[in-house]
Amino acid sequence: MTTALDPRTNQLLAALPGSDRRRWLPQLEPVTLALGQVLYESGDTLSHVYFPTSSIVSLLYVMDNGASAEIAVVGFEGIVGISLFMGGESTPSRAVVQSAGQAWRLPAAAIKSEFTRAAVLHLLLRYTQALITQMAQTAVCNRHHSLDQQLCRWLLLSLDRLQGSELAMTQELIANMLGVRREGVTEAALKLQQAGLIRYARGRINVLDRPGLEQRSCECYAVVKTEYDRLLPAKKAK
Amino acid sequence: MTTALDPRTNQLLAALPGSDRRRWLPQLEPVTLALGQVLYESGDTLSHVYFPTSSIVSLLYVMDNGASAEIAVVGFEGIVGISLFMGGESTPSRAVVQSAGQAWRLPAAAIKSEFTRAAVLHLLLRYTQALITQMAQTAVCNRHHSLDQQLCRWLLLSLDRLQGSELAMTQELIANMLGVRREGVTEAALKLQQAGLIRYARGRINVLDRPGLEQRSCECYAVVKTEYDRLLPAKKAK
DNA sequence: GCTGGTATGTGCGCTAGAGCACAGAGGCAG
DNA sequence: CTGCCTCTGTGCTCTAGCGCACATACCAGC
Repeated sequence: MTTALDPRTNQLLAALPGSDRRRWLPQLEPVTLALGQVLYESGDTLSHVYFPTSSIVSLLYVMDNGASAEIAVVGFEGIVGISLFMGGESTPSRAVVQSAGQAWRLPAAAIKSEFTRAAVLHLLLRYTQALITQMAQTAVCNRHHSLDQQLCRWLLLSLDRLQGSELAMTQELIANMLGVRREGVTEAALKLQQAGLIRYARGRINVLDRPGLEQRSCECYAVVKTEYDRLLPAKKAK
Repeated sequence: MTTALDPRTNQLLAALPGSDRRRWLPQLEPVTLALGQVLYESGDTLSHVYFPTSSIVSLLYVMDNGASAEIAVVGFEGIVGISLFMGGESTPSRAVVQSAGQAWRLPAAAIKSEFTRAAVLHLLLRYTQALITQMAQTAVCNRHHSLDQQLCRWLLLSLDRLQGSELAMTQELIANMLGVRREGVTEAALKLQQAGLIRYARGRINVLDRPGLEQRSCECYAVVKTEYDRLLPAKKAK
Protein backbone atom coordinates (compact mmCIF):
# COMPACT_ATOMS: atom_id res chain seq x y z
CA MET A 1 0.00 0.00 0.00
CA THR A 2 1.95 2.98 -1.15
CA THR A 3 -0.70 5.49 -0.16
CA ALA A 4 -0.32 4.55 3.48
CA LEU A 5 3.37 5.13 3.10
CA ASP A 6 3.13 8.72 2.00
CA PRO A 7 3.94 10.70 5.12
CA ARG A 8 1.26 13.16 4.10
CA THR A 9 -1.33 10.53 4.87
CA ASN A 10 -0.79 11.71 8.40
CA GLN A 11 -2.65 14.98 8.72
CA LEU A 12 -0.16 16.64 10.98
CA LEU A 13 2.68 15.88 8.61
CA ALA A 14 0.46 17.06 5.78
CA ALA A 15 -0.34 20.30 7.54
CA LEU A 16 3.32 21.22 7.90
CA PRO A 17 4.73 23.73 5.48
CA GLY A 18 6.46 21.77 2.72
CA SER A 19 9.86 23.10 3.70
CA ASP A 20 9.51 21.79 7.23
CA ARG A 21 8.29 18.43 6.02
CA ARG A 22 11.14 18.05 3.59
CA ARG A 23 13.61 18.77 6.35
CA TRP A 24 12.08 15.99 8.44
CA LEU A 25 12.03 13.42 5.67
CA PRO A 26 15.52 12.01 6.15
CA GLN A 27 14.75 11.33 9.79
CA LEU A 28 11.28 9.88 9.30
CA GLU A 29 11.24 6.12 9.45
CA PRO A 30 8.30 3.99 8.33
CA VAL A 31 7.18 1.36 10.82
CA THR A 32 4.49 -1.28 10.83
CA LEU A 33 2.55 -1.49 14.04
CA ALA A 34 1.04 -4.80 15.14
CA LEU A 35 -2.19 -5.15 17.05
CA GLY A 36 -1.48 -4.93 20.75
CA GLN A 37 2.01 -3.57 20.31
CA VAL A 38 3.02 -1.21 23.11
CA LEU A 39 4.66 1.98 21.86
CA TYR A 40 5.48 3.16 25.33
CA GLU A 41 4.81 2.03 28.82
CA SER A 42 3.74 4.22 31.71
CA GLY A 43 6.75 6.23 32.84
CA ASP A 44 8.98 5.30 29.91
CA THR A 45 11.27 7.93 28.48
CA LEU A 46 10.20 8.00 24.87
CA SER A 47 12.67 7.38 22.11
CA HIS A 48 10.39 8.41 19.23
CA VAL A 49 7.17 10.11 18.40
CA TYR A 50 4.82 8.28 16.06
CA PHE A 51 2.69 9.66 13.27
CA PRO A 52 0.11 6.97 12.43
CA THR A 53 -1.05 6.71 8.84
CA SER A 54 -3.13 3.54 8.66
CA SER A 55 -2.97 2.48 12.31
CA ILE A 56 -4.79 3.55 15.45
CA VAL A 57 -3.11 3.91 18.81
CA SER A 58 -4.94 4.06 22.13
CA LEU A 59 -3.60 5.93 25.10
CA LEU A 60 -4.74 4.05 28.12
CA TYR A 61 -4.20 4.06 31.80
CA VAL A 62 -3.71 0.73 33.49
CA MET A 63 -4.63 0.64 37.14
CA ASP A 64 -2.78 -1.12 39.92
CA ASN A 65 -5.27 -3.97 39.78
CA GLY A 66 -4.83 -4.39 36.04
CA ALA A 67 -8.11 -2.86 34.92
CA SER A 68 -7.73 -0.25 32.25
CA ALA A 69 -9.44 2.69 30.65
CA GLU A 70 -8.78 4.47 27.42
CA ILE A 71 -7.86 8.10 27.83
CA ALA A 72 -7.76 9.01 24.16
CA VAL A 73 -7.29 7.53 20.73
CA VAL A 74 -4.88 8.71 18.06
CA GLY A 75 -4.94 7.94 14.35
CA PHE A 76 -3.76 9.52 11.12
CA GLU A 77 -4.90 12.91 12.42
CA GLY A 78 -2.36 12.99 15.20
CA ILE A 79 0.86 12.13 16.92
CA VAL A 80 1.72 9.72 19.71
CA GLY A 81 4.19 10.91 22.30
CA ILE A 82 3.27 14.50 23.05
CA SER A 83 5.07 14.36 26.37
CA LEU A 84 8.32 14.58 24.43
CA PHE A 85 7.70 18.08 23.22
CA MET A 86 5.55 19.11 26.16
CA GLY A 87 8.68 18.72 28.22
CA GLY A 88 7.75 15.89 30.54
CA GLU A 89 9.57 13.19 28.57
CA SER A 90 7.21 10.57 29.97
CA THR A 91 3.60 10.23 31.02
CA PRO A 92 1.73 7.85 33.34
CA SER A 93 -0.09 6.02 30.58
CA ARG A 94 0.51 3.36 28.01
CA ALA A 95 0.22 3.62 24.24
CA VAL A 96 -1.13 0.46 22.64
CA VAL A 97 -1.82 -0.26 19.00
CA GLN A 98 -5.56 -0.68 18.72
CA SER A 99 -5.65 -1.24 15.00
CA ALA A 100 -2.65 -2.65 13.18
CA GLY A 101 -1.20 -0.60 10.35
CA GLN A 102 1.54 1.77 9.45
CA ALA A 103 3.08 4.85 10.96
CA TRP A 104 6.08 7.10 10.61
CA ARG A 105 8.31 7.77 13.51
CA LEU A 106 10.78 10.48 14.33
CA PRO A 107 13.56 10.27 16.92
CA ALA A 108 13.00 12.15 20.15
CA ALA A 109 15.92 14.48 19.58
CA ALA A 110 14.59 15.49 16.19
CA ILE A 111 11.12 16.44 17.38
CA LYS A 112 12.58 18.41 20.24
CA SER A 113 14.84 20.48 18.06
CA GLU A 114 12.09 21.01 15.49
CA PHE A 115 9.75 22.21 18.17
CA THR A 116 11.44 25.57 18.38
CA ARG A 117 10.19 26.50 14.91
CA ALA A 118 7.03 28.55 15.06
CA ALA A 119 4.98 26.67 12.47
CA VAL A 120 5.77 23.30 14.00
CA LEU A 121 5.15 24.57 17.49
CA HIS A 122 1.78 26.03 16.73
CA LEU A 123 0.59 23.02 14.84
CA LEU A 124 1.59 20.60 17.56
CA LEU A 125 0.11 22.74 20.28
CA ARG A 126 -3.18 23.01 18.49
CA TYR A 127 -3.21 19.27 18.09
CA THR A 128 -2.46 18.88 21.77
CA GLN A 129 -5.38 21.09 22.63
CA ALA A 130 -7.67 18.91 20.54
CA LEU A 131 -6.32 15.87 22.34
CA ILE A 132 -7.03 17.57 25.66
CA THR A 133 -10.62 18.04 24.58
CA GLN A 134 -10.87 14.37 23.77
CA MET A 135 -9.58 13.45 27.22
CA ALA A 136 -11.87 15.87 28.97
CA GLN A 137 -14.83 14.51 27.07
CA THR A 138 -13.83 10.98 27.94
CA ALA A 139 -14.04 11.96 31.58
CA VAL A 140 -17.49 13.46 31.13
CA CYS A 141 -18.70 10.51 29.13
CA ASN A 142 -17.48 8.02 31.70
CA ARG A 143 -19.44 9.84 34.33
CA HIS A 144 -22.73 10.49 32.65
CA HIS A 145 -23.45 8.37 29.61
CA SER A 146 -24.73 4.86 29.11
CA LEU A 147 -22.63 2.09 27.71
CA ASP A 148 -24.78 2.14 24.58
CA GLN A 149 -23.95 5.76 23.98
CA GLN A 150 -20.31 5.30 24.77
CA LEU A 151 -19.99 2.44 22.35
CA CYS A 152 -21.39 4.64 19.58
CA ARG A 153 -19.00 7.41 20.48
CA TRP A 154 -16.09 5.02 20.50
CA LEU A 155 -16.97 3.46 17.17
CA LEU A 156 -17.30 6.87 15.60
CA LEU A 157 -14.03 8.17 17.00
CA SER A 158 -12.24 5.05 15.79
CA LEU A 159 -13.90 5.19 12.42
CA ASP A 160 -12.80 8.78 11.94
CA ARG A 161 -9.24 7.63 12.45
CA LEU A 162 -9.33 5.00 9.72
CA GLN A 163 -10.23 5.16 6.09
CA GLY A 164 -12.91 2.50 5.59
CA SER A 165 -16.04 1.52 7.43
CA GLU A 166 -14.65 -1.66 8.93
CA LEU A 167 -12.90 -2.11 12.23
CA ALA A 168 -10.84 -5.14 13.20
CA MET A 169 -11.71 -5.25 16.85
CA THR A 170 -13.13 -7.84 19.22
CA GLN A 171 -15.69 -7.00 21.85
CA GLU A 172 -13.18 -8.04 24.46
CA LEU A 173 -10.77 -5.36 23.30
CA ILE A 174 -13.46 -2.73 23.11
CA ALA A 175 -14.41 -3.59 26.67
CA ASN A 176 -10.80 -3.02 27.76
CA MET A 177 -10.76 0.33 26.04
CA LEU A 178 -14.02 1.51 27.51
CA GLY A 179 -13.15 0.02 30.87
CA VAL A 180 -16.32 -2.08 31.05
CA ARG A 181 -17.30 -5.75 31.03
CA ARG A 182 -17.09 -7.66 27.79
CA GLU A 183 -20.68 -8.89 28.25
CA GLY A 184 -21.83 -5.31 28.43
CA VAL A 185 -20.26 -4.62 25.07
CA THR A 186 -21.94 -7.72 23.66
CA GLU A 187 -25.34 -6.45 24.75
CA ALA A 188 -24.77 -2.96 23.45
CA ALA A 189 -23.39 -4.24 20.15
CA LEU A 190 -26.37 -6.56 19.74
CA LYS A 191 -28.73 -3.65 20.02
CA LEU A 192 -26.81 -1.76 17.38
CA GLN A 193 -26.80 -4.76 15.09
CA GLN A 194 -30.52 -5.38 15.58
CA ALA A 195 -31.12 -1.74 14.74
CA GLY A 196 -29.23 -2.32 11.51
CA LEU A 197 -26.48 0.18 12.31
CA ILE A 198 -23.61 -2.26 12.35
CA ARG A 199 -22.85 -5.84 11.41
CA TYR A 200 -20.08 -7.83 12.98
CA ALA A 201 -18.58 -11.26 13.32
CA ARG A 202 -15.52 -12.56 15.09
CA GLY A 203 -13.53 -9.43 15.37
CA ARG A 204 -14.65 -7.48 12.34
CA ILE A 205 -17.18 -4.75 12.73
CA ASN A 206 -18.86 -3.17 9.72
CA VAL A 207 -20.59 0.13 10.10
CA LEU A 208 -23.68 0.22 7.94
CA ASP A 209 -25.35 3.41 9.09
CA ARG A 210 -22.99 6.09 10.29
CA PRO A 211 -25.61 8.80 10.76
CA GLY A 212 -27.59 6.33 12.81
CA LEU A 213 -24.62 5.83 15.10
CA GLU A 214 -24.19 9.55 15.45
CA GLN A 215 -27.77 9.86 16.54
CA ARG A 216 -27.42 7.19 19.19
CA SER A 217 -24.16 8.60 20.45
CA CYS A 218 -23.99 11.11 23.24
CA GLU A 219 -22.99 14.68 22.57
CA CYS A 220 -19.40 13.84 23.45
CA TYR A 221 -18.60 12.61 19.97
CA ALA A 222 -19.79 15.81 18.34
CA VAL A 223 -17.94 17.97 20.84
CA VAL A 224 -14.67 16.19 20.15
CA LYS A 225 -15.17 16.09 16.40
CA THR A 226 -16.03 19.75 16.22
CA GLU A 227 -12.99 20.66 18.24
CA TYR A 228 -10.64 18.61 16.08
CA ASP A 229 -12.09 20.17 12.96
CA ARG A 230 -11.77 23.63 14.41
CA LEU A 231 -8.23 23.26 15.66
CA LEU A 232 -6.89 21.18 12.79
CA PRO A 233 -8.60 22.24 9.60
CA ALA A 234 -8.23 19.69 6.82
CA LYS A 235 -5.26 20.10 4.52
CA LYS A 236 -5.85 22.96 2.11
CA ALA A 237 -6.95 21.56 -1.25
CA LYS A 238 -3.70 21.96 -3.07
CA MET B 1 -3.82 39.63 53.17
CA THR B 2 -0.69 40.86 51.56
CA THR B 3 0.80 37.42 51.14
CA ALA B 4 -1.93 36.38 48.78
CA LEU B 5 -1.11 39.46 46.79
CA ASP B 6 2.48 38.61 46.08
CA PRO B 7 2.46 37.24 42.55
CA ARG B 8 5.01 34.67 43.62
CA THR B 9 2.32 33.03 45.70
CA ASN B 10 1.39 31.50 42.38
CA GLN B 11 3.89 28.76 41.71
CA LEU B 12 4.07 29.30 37.99
CA LEU B 13 4.83 32.96 38.44
CA ALA B 14 7.31 32.02 41.14
CA ALA B 15 9.02 29.52 38.86
CA LEU B 16 9.69 32.09 36.19
CA PRO B 17 13.15 33.57 35.98
CA GLY B 18 13.09 36.87 37.84
CA SER B 19 13.73 38.82 34.68
CA ASP B 20 10.67 37.36 32.99
CA ARG B 21 8.52 37.97 36.00
CA ARG B 22 9.63 41.57 36.32
CA ARG B 23 8.76 42.15 32.69
CA TRP B 24 5.26 40.84 33.30
CA LEU B 25 4.63 42.84 36.44
CA PRO B 26 3.28 46.01 34.83
CA GLN B 27 0.68 43.95 32.99
CA LEU B 28 -0.35 41.74 35.91
CA GLU B 29 -3.56 42.85 37.51
CA PRO B 30 -4.79 41.58 40.88
CA VAL B 31 -8.40 40.40 40.92
CA THR B 32 -10.68 39.00 43.59
CA LEU B 33 -12.68 36.00 42.49
CA ALA B 34 -16.08 35.33 44.03
CA LEU B 35 -17.50 31.88 44.63
CA GLY B 36 -19.35 30.74 41.55
CA GLN B 37 -17.88 33.42 39.31
CA VAL B 38 -17.44 32.26 35.74
CA LEU B 39 -14.04 33.16 34.28
CA TYR B 40 -14.93 31.89 30.87
CA GLU B 41 -17.82 30.13 29.26
CA SER B 42 -17.62 27.24 26.83
CA GLY B 43 -16.49 28.60 23.48
CA ASP B 44 -15.59 32.08 24.72
CA THR B 45 -12.57 33.77 23.30
CA LEU B 46 -10.55 34.47 26.38
CA SER B 47 -9.48 37.97 27.25
CA HIS B 48 -7.09 37.02 30.07
CA VAL B 49 -5.29 34.17 31.67
CA TYR B 50 -5.58 33.84 35.44
CA PHE B 51 -2.94 32.89 37.95
CA PRO B 52 -4.78 31.96 41.17
CA THR B 53 -3.05 32.71 44.46
CA SER B 54 -5.64 32.06 47.16
CA SER B 55 -8.53 30.90 44.97
CA ILE B 56 -9.43 27.62 43.29
CA VAL B 57 -10.95 27.41 39.84
CA SER B 58 -12.70 24.36 38.44
CA LEU B 59 -12.75 23.54 34.77
CA LEU B 60 -16.02 21.85 34.10
CA TYR B 61 -18.01 20.64 31.21
CA VAL B 62 -21.71 21.37 31.26
CA MET B 63 -23.82 19.00 29.23
CA ASP B 64 -26.77 19.85 27.06
CA ASN B 65 -29.12 18.75 29.79
CA GLY B 66 -27.42 20.94 32.38
CA ALA B 67 -25.62 18.21 34.28
CA SER B 68 -21.95 18.88 34.79
CA ALA B 69 -18.66 17.23 35.53
CA GLU B 70 -15.37 18.66 36.65
CA ILE B 71 -12.54 18.07 34.24
CA ALA B 72 -9.77 19.51 36.34
CA VAL B 73 -9.08 21.91 39.16
CA VAL B 74 -6.57 24.74 39.20
CA GLY B 75 -5.15 26.59 42.18
CA PHE B 76 -2.05 28.53 43.09
CA GLU B 77 0.04 25.91 41.29
CA GLY B 78 -1.35 26.74 37.89
CA ILE B 79 -2.94 28.93 35.29
CA VAL B 80 -6.46 29.18 33.93
CA GLY B 81 -6.85 29.68 30.20
CA ILE B 82 -4.28 27.44 28.59
CA SER B 83 -6.20 27.50 25.30
CA LEU B 84 -4.85 31.00 24.78
CA PHE B 85 -1.28 29.89 24.41
CA MET B 86 -2.09 26.46 23.07
CA GLY B 87 -3.48 28.27 20.08
CA GLY B 88 -7.14 27.35 20.21
CA GLU B 89 -8.26 30.61 21.80
CA SER B 90 -11.29 28.88 23.29
CA THR B 91 -12.26 25.52 24.70
CA PRO B 92 -15.56 23.69 25.17
CA SER B 93 -15.61 23.99 28.93
CA ARG B 94 -16.40 26.50 31.61
CA ALA B 95 -14.09 27.86 34.29
CA VAL B 96 -15.88 28.47 37.59
CA VAL B 97 -14.51 29.75 40.86
CA GLN B 98 -14.79 26.90 43.31
CA SER B 99 -13.22 28.66 46.23
CA ALA B 100 -13.30 32.44 46.49
CA GLY B 101 -9.99 34.25 46.75
CA GLN B 102 -7.46 36.17 44.81
CA ALA B 103 -5.68 35.81 41.53
CA TRP B 104 -3.52 37.72 39.11
CA ARG B 105 -4.51 38.07 35.54
CA LEU B 106 -2.64 38.88 32.37
CA PRO B 107 -4.18 40.11 29.11
CA ALA B 108 -4.41 37.60 26.30
CA ALA B 109 -2.08 39.56 24.05
CA ALA B 110 0.61 39.64 26.71
CA ILE B 111 0.66 35.90 27.35
CA LYS B 112 0.77 35.20 23.65
CA SER B 113 3.75 37.39 23.02
CA GLU B 114 5.54 36.09 26.09
CA PHE B 115 5.01 32.54 24.97
CA THR B 116 7.74 32.76 22.38
CA ARG B 117 10.40 32.98 25.07
CA ALA B 118 11.94 29.62 25.80
CA ALA B 119 11.76 29.69 29.60
CA VAL B 120 8.13 30.75 29.61
CA LEU B 121 7.23 28.27 26.93
CA HIS B 122 8.78 25.31 28.66
CA LEU B 123 7.28 26.14 32.01
CA LEU B 124 3.79 26.54 30.62
CA LEU B 125 4.04 23.38 28.57
CA ARG B 126 5.16 21.35 31.51
CA TYR B 127 2.28 22.70 33.50
CA THR B 128 -0.06 21.81 30.66
CA GLN B 129 1.21 18.28 30.68
CA ALA B 130 0.51 18.02 34.39
CA LEU B 131 -2.98 19.30 33.74
CA ILE B 132 -3.43 16.68 31.04
CA THR B 133 -2.53 14.02 33.58
CA GLN B 134 -5.15 15.36 35.92
CA MET B 135 -7.79 15.19 33.20
CA ALA B 136 -6.80 11.70 32.15
CA GLN B 137 -6.95 10.53 35.72
CA THR B 138 -10.35 12.11 36.15
CA ALA B 139 -11.56 9.99 33.26
CA VAL B 140 -10.14 6.83 34.80
CA CYS B 141 -11.54 7.68 38.21
CA ASN B 142 -15.00 8.34 36.84
CA ARG B 143 -14.97 4.95 35.26
CA HIS B 144 -13.57 2.74 37.96
CA HIS B 145 -13.70 4.19 41.44
CA SER B 146 -16.38 4.47 44.07
CA LEU B 147 -17.86 7.74 45.14
CA ASP B 148 -16.15 7.33 48.50
CA GLN B 149 -12.77 7.12 46.85
CA GLN B 150 -13.51 9.95 44.49
CA LEU B 151 -14.55 12.23 47.31
CA CYS B 152 -11.23 11.58 49.04
CA ARG B 153 -9.35 12.29 45.85
CA TRP B 154 -11.29 15.47 45.30
CA LEU B 155 -10.78 16.74 48.84
CA LEU B 156 -7.06 16.07 48.59
CA LEU B 157 -6.68 17.76 45.23
CA SER B 158 -8.59 20.77 46.49
CA LEU B 159 -6.64 20.86 49.70
CA ASP B 160 -3.34 20.83 47.84
CA ARG B 161 -4.48 23.95 46.02
CA LEU B 162 -5.20 25.94 49.18
CA GLN B 163 -3.07 26.76 52.16
CA GLY B 164 -5.09 25.59 55.19
CA SER B 165 -7.01 22.48 56.06
CA GLU B 166 -10.46 23.97 55.67
CA LEU B 167 -12.61 24.10 52.58
CA ALA B 168 -15.63 26.35 52.15
CA MET B 169 -17.74 24.03 50.09
CA THR B 170 -21.26 22.64 50.38
CA GLN B 171 -22.07 19.04 49.55
CA GLU B 172 -24.30 20.30 46.79
CA LEU B 173 -21.35 21.99 45.08
CA ILE B 174 -19.11 18.97 45.51
CA ALA B 175 -21.82 16.87 43.90
CA ASN B 176 -21.86 19.21 40.90
CA MET B 177 -18.11 18.95 40.57
CA LEU B 178 -18.02 15.19 40.79
CA GLY B 179 -21.11 14.89 38.63
CA VAL B 180 -23.02 12.84 41.20
CA ARG B 181 -26.09 13.21 43.39
CA ARG B 182 -25.90 15.43 46.41
CA GLU B 183 -27.28 12.61 48.59
CA GLY B 184 -24.42 10.44 47.49
CA VAL B 185 -21.94 13.03 48.71
CA THR B 186 -23.81 13.24 52.02
CA GLU B 187 -23.43 9.52 52.54
CA ALA B 188 -19.79 9.46 51.59
CA ALA B 189 -19.00 12.49 53.72
CA LEU B 190 -20.78 10.93 56.68
CA LYS B 191 -18.57 7.89 56.48
CA LEU B 192 -15.48 10.07 56.44
CA GLN B 193 -16.74 12.05 59.41
CA GLN B 194 -17.60 8.91 61.36
CA ALA B 195 -14.12 7.63 60.64
CA GLY B 196 -12.77 10.84 62.15
CA LEU B 197 -11.07 11.99 58.96
CA ILE B 198 -13.05 15.17 58.45
CA ARG B 199 -15.50 17.34 60.31
CA TYR B 200 -17.96 19.58 58.58
CA ALA B 201 -20.99 21.76 59.08
CA ARG B 202 -22.98 23.93 56.76
CA GLY B 203 -20.50 24.49 54.05
CA ARG B 204 -17.20 24.29 55.90
CA ILE B 205 -15.19 21.15 55.78
CA ASN B 206 -12.25 20.57 58.10
CA VAL B 207 -9.76 17.93 57.30
CA LEU B 208 -8.54 16.27 60.50
CA ASP B 209 -6.56 13.35 59.14
CA ARG B 210 -4.93 13.92 55.81
CA PRO B 211 -2.98 10.66 55.71
CA GLY B 212 -6.24 8.87 56.45
CA LEU B 213 -7.84 10.51 53.44
CA GLU B 214 -4.91 9.52 51.28
CA GLN B 215 -5.33 5.94 52.33
CA ARG B 216 -9.02 5.90 51.48
CA SER B 217 -8.46 7.62 48.17
CA CYS B 218 -7.92 5.69 44.99
CA GLU B 219 -4.53 5.68 43.31
CA CYS B 220 -5.63 8.56 41.09
CA TYR B 221 -4.71 11.17 43.65
CA ALA B 222 -1.18 9.89 44.02
CA VAL B 223 -0.70 9.62 40.28
CA VAL B 224 -1.73 13.23 39.76
CA LYS B 225 0.25 14.52 42.73
CA THR B 226 3.38 12.70 41.68
CA GLU B 227 3.11 14.04 38.18
CA TYR B 228 2.63 17.63 39.31
CA ASP B 229 5.63 17.32 41.61
CA ARG B 230 7.72 15.81 38.88
CA LEU B 231 6.80 18.33 36.20
CA LEU B 232 6.69 21.40 38.41
CA PRO B 233 9.29 21.08 41.12
CA ALA B 234 8.71 23.45 44.00
CA LYS B 235 10.40 26.81 43.79
CA LYS B 236 14.10 26.49 44.55
CA ALA B 237 14.73 27.49 48.13
CA LYS B 238 16.19 30.90 47.48
C1' DG C 1 -14.05 -34.27 9.87
C1' DC C 2 -12.38 -33.75 14.51
C1' DT C 3 -10.44 -30.82 18.07
C1' DG C 4 -9.21 -26.86 20.37
C1' DG C 5 -9.09 -22.09 20.84
C1' DT C 6 -11.28 -17.71 20.32
C1' DA C 7 -15.45 -14.84 19.85
C1' DT C 8 -20.01 -14.14 21.02
C1' DG C 9 -24.61 -14.83 23.42
C1' DT C 10 -27.44 -15.57 27.78
C1' DG C 11 -29.01 -15.99 32.51
C1' DC C 12 -28.92 -14.65 37.29
C1' DG C 13 -28.07 -12.51 41.65
C1' DC C 14 -25.79 -8.40 43.52
C1' DT C 15 -24.64 -3.54 44.39
C1' DA C 16 -23.71 1.37 43.59
C1' DG C 17 -25.78 5.03 42.55
C1' DA C 18 -29.97 7.58 40.47
C1' DG C 19 -34.30 9.88 41.31
C1' DC C 20 -37.61 11.41 44.39
C1' DA C 21 -39.73 12.85 48.76
C1' DC C 22 -39.31 14.78 52.90
C1' DA C 23 -37.46 15.50 57.78
C1' DG C 24 -34.39 17.86 60.94
C1' DA C 25 -31.12 21.54 62.00
C1' DG C 26 -28.38 25.60 62.01
C1' DG C 27 -27.85 30.39 60.78
C1' DC C 28 -29.66 34.98 59.70
C1' DA C 29 -33.03 38.86 59.17
C1' DG C 30 -36.62 41.06 61.02
C1' DC D 1 -38.03 35.24 69.49
C1' DT D 2 -39.78 34.03 65.05
C1' DG D 3 -39.70 32.71 60.49
C1' DC D 4 -37.28 31.53 56.50
C1' DC D 5 -33.80 29.61 53.84
C1' DT D 6 -29.99 26.77 53.18
C1' DC D 7 -27.56 22.71 54.35
C1' DT D 8 -27.59 18.00 55.75
C1' DG D 9 -29.65 13.44 56.81
C1' DT D 10 -32.78 9.44 55.72
C1' DG D 11 -35.77 6.30 53.43
C1' DC D 12 -37.72 4.39 49.69
C1' DT D 13 -37.81 2.34 44.65
C1' DC D 14 -35.51 1.64 40.31
C1' DT D 15 -31.90 0.44 36.98
C1' DA D 16 -27.32 -0.03 34.77
C1' DG D 17 -23.71 -2.48 35.00
C1' DC D 18 -20.75 -6.01 37.61
C1' DG D 19 -19.20 -10.76 38.49
C1' DC D 20 -19.78 -15.30 37.48
C1' DA D 21 -21.17 -19.48 35.03
C1' DC D 22 -22.11 -21.47 30.88
C1' DA D 23 -23.89 -22.28 26.13
C1' DT D 24 -23.01 -21.72 21.35
C1' DA D 25 -20.69 -20.78 17.19
C1' DC D 26 -17.03 -20.07 14.14
C1' DC D 27 -12.20 -20.69 12.39
C1' DA D 28 -7.81 -23.19 11.92
C1' DG D 29 -4.74 -26.93 12.05
C1' DC D 30 -4.05 -31.73 12.04
